[in-house]
Amino acid sequence: MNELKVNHFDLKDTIECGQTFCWIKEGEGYINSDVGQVVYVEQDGNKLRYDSSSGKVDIRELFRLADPLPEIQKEIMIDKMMKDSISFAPGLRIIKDPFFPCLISFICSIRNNIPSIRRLTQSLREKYGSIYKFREKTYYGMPTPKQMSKATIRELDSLRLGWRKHFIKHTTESIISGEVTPEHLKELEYEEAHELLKSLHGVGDKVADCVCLFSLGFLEAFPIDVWIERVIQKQYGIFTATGNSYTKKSKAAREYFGSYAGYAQEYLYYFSRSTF
DNA sequence: GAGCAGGTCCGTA
DNA sequence: TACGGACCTGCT
Repeated sequence: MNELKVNHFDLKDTIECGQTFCWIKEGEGYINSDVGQVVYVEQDGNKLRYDSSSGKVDIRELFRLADPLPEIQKEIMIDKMMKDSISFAPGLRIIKDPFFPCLISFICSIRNNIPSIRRLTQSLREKYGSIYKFREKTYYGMPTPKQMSKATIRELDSLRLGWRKHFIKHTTESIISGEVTPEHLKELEYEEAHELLKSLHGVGDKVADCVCLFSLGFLEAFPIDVWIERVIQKQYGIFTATGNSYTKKSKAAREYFGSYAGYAQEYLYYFSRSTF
């Protein structure tokens, strides 16, 4: 296995804080089969050991190891709640997941619980994705848009996607048509990328923000789900003082925490879900 | 069996 | 621009 020395990084917190459905626990480490091959990573202190099924893998990119974490934390640590949240998981970094798998998995997450989301994404992998052999075992990757486009509504229904089947079908068609591409999105400003993502059927404010943050690298994105909503209602009345719409609250969060609001969101999210 | 879970869409005002 | 109801499915 390859080795990589790391600082200010905790693999477990980064993967298990709830920001990714691409990494799955296996043995001492985690597997990701959604990056065009299979990648395995485990952590031993300040060392990451990793391996992959075929090509080279850029571990530094996947876990955003170049992000200046101490500086980021210093910048967002502007109140006690945030200080406690960072202390809870100081090695948590924002993930960088591949675009389409990230998009599809967060559509699966709409009004759904984590075990169900994992089940749905795994069903999609096994039914439509690429097959890989790695260490004598078989793995399935999340389908590409082209692979996903072969799915019929009837088939998706049999996977128990419920009404999300229409979202996945329509969104896949839009991606295939080239209306929305990750390359283009990355060239845009955050607000523009967020708006463009919302043009996809089934992608609203929250899912668009998750894709912006966890795949496209817009670190100012501040996804607001029910958990974060509870936190900002209870701890940060300031966010709702100017209005109750998603847009206003998320904008208030960016103004309050700054350009690393996404990191603030994830620390708050993980801390509040694990504690309360 | 009613209620809810990591939202979004659509109709209405 | 904002609000409220409906919505698959699985679990409690």
